[in-house]
Amino acid sequence: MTEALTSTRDRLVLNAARLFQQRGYHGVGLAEILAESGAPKGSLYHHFPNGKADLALAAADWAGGEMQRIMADAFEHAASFDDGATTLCFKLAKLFDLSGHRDGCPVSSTLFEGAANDAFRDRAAEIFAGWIGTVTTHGVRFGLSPDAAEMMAERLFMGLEGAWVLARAQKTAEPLRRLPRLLGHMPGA
Amino acid sequence: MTEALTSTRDRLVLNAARLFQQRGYHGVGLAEILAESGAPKGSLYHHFPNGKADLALAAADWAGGEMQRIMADAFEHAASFDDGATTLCFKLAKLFDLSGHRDGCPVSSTLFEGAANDAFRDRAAEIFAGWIGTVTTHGVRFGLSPDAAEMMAERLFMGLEGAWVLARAQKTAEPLRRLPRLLGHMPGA
DNA sequence: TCCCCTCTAGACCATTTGGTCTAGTCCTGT
DNA sequence: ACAGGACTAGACCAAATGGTCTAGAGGGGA
Repeated sequence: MTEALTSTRDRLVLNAARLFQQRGYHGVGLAEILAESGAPKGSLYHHFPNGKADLALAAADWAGGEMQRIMADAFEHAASFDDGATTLCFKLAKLFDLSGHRDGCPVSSTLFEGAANDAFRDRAAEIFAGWIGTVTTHGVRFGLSPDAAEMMAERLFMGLEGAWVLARAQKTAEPLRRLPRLLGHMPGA
Repeated sequence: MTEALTSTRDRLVLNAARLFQQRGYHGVGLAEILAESGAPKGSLYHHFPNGKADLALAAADWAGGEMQRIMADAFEHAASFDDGATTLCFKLAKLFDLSGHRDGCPVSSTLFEGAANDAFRDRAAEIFAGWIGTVTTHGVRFGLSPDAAEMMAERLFMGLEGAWVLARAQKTAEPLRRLPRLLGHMPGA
């Protein structure tokens, strides 16, 4: 599919991230990732000596970074914390619509299946901490105390992950759109 | 493992529910479920003609019912909606501790991996609706308007699912214990 | 006793899984 | 020109996957 505009490594990471997000770590075989990336096995094991596990970590890192950028962007241009949170929810709802109402949280989809795989969960915790940290920073910027900002950030994170779960089950982004109101971030309407 | 105190069918459902909850639908092979249940393949395909998919639906149904009972129980003996919500979060935190900080939401772990499997997601939506409906009913019982009760129930659901995700990543039940305060269900402390 | 139906038992199968390995291409520095 | 590393290419492999099929155990009713 995706052709040589990007490096082989990047294509592998990108496609892996997308597929894992849709169907989970064990739900996608290397064969499919390789085919979509137009890469042979040799390339995979050259760039990722530990194979699928390495690739999943890289994919989660990449997707986690993208998400963090989306979060930062939503709050960057906001007039208040409530405004930023609302914008973020609506942005993610839009993305969920564009994905055909299929994709889950890229990190939990990718990293929550490896049996007793501590490395995966540790990495997930790191990525989540990055997200929550970003939102916390903006909370402080908007005048919240560090503690209050962290609480608000964590609450928003939990709400988003939960709304995402419900959205996948119901095949509609409405739960994500309802979230700002449920959390009191949308006084009006 | 689990021996003949229960019927073969029940043992299959129970073990499947447990294993899927830990490692997801694709993360567990039939061989393991069969071994843990002490049952041969023939029995599986006798009780579940469509094999793994049927078993997963039955497992999700069973686990969903258990969860609904836990929810009903938490609110049944509560003095207020806030009290019920707090009790529920603490109960689930306790269960998460007992699981060795491994298990995710039984329904999303089991039913969110089947490629474009609409049947799985529809079933998940039904089970989630049951949970939210149960909490909504209790909200009304505590004097909330039907609309307000449903909002509170949905908000609690999202919070729980999200807290569960964070709890898995951090390998601690603390996010679940923090949730009542984050949602304003715990005025004191 | 004999039949029938439910359920157990597990051998067997094609396919797919993640992973290894050898060969070869291509580009870069000297 | 040529040496050497980075990368591509895909044949190959053992193990595991979900699923099918035949055989038979066990028990209740006629």
